[in-house]
Amino acid sequence: MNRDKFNFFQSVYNLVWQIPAGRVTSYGAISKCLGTPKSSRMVGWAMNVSHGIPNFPAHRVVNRNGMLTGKNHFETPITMQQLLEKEGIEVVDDGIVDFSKVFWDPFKEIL
DNA sequence: AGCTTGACTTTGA
DNA sequence: GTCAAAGCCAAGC
Repeated sequence: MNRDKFNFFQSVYNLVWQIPAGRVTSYGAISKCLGTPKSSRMVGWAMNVSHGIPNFPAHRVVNRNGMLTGKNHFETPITMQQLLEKEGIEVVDDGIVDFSKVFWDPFKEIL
């Protein structure tokens, strides 16, 4: 069993699951929380695989700019925005309004 | 087996 | 402040 090292993806999922509704986080924050700030891209890969997970709040994960970069990977390029707006997050021009306010810091929860 | 791409971030100019 | 390039790990071909 390759349980020697925790699966990166598994860690990402575990973290994303802890994101409360109405809040968002960035790929870098997640990877940094996992101890690999340079593997921010892998977080994106994890999201891609997360498509097999039902009710996965992938829309709560955006880039460090607060821009919905992964919206194109959703069922429709507007699904992500609609989901965010549904949770009370305002999105304009594929960007989250008051990103700093809705930003959810994983360290704050895990610590 | 090896090379390319990818939902990012950081640093340099 | 904006633009360009490098780094990173993993999956796909």
